[in-house]
Amino acid sequence: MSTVETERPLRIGEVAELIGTTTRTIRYYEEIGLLPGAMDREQGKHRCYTQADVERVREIVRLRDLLGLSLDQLSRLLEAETARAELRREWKLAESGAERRRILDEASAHIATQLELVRGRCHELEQLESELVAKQELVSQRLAELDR
Amino acid sequence: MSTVETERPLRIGEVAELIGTTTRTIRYYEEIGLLPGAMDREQGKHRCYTQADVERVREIVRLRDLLGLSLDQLSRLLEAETARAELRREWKLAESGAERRRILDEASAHIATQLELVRGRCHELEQLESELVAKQELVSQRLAELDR
DNA sequence: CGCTATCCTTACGTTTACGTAAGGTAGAGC
DNA sequence: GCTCTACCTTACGTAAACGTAAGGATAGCG
Repeated sequence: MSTVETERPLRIGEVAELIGTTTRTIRYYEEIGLLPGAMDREQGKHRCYTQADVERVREIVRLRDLLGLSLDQLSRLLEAETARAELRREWKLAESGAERRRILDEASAHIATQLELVRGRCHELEQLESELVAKQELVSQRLAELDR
Repeated sequence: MSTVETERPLRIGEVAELIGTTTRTIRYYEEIGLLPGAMDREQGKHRCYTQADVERVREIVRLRDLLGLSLDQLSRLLEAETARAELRREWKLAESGAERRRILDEASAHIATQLELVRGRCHELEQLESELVAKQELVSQRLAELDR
């Protein structure tokens, strides 16, 4: 689906442009283990990325901006996801139902962790929002009183 | 209301303890203008804080943790609020209704700015949440399929 | 095969948001 | 008045998250 370009490998500059970040940032994330080391790239050769890789980076940047985590914490949060990406390939090879169940259970747990974090943040923000609304109403009320 | 202690002035260490931060942080925030310079303190004398000051710091820390802003951006966001705190004192002296209206209008605009920011963040997080829920459901579905 | 743009690695530089240490002072209690 | 603790200022240190510059290799194109 999507484009006609059936998965043309992207270079790091294109990825950076697409996401709205810099090549340095992407290399840095690879350096600290946030991004898998483009697997089996030989020393000196160009990194190349798939569309899935781009999504991965996009997701990282998003989480970085939305949650207040350090890249280190983020790294730990996504560790499971990194493993999950690898499990995706195991998935098709997994013959036993038990294996498949385990993989799904892990994925589920991982998503649950993220959800908990996101919901916590969300509630805090909603709390803040309602407080601001209350303030706003108070001011409006004062303004109304001036008009009487 | 609240405590019997009718507004005992607090020292910086107590404030830090109350809020769960450090004295260094508080001094730093004062240094960069996030906190008003405890007004008219003479060189070398101890800083002392009112309950209102504590709330101010608490609010700053909260915004710092919740929104993804630099202290510099935060400073600009709260500039209006800093002015507003001063206007509170002007408030009781403001005789003309026009003056009062202006003050209230400014307060309202400032709160609106904050609200916009908070709501934006909130929506982004809700978006992320719903995406995670969708993922979660997909996994659950797969698990259910295994049971058939 | 050569050209050029983009990429590679290495490594030092920079900003933000504090931590920490040194040497001296204020102020509450006795 | 003295003491002891928490505070003061000054200033250097630091971890995180990249920025930036140098010197050289790669890969797509003609």
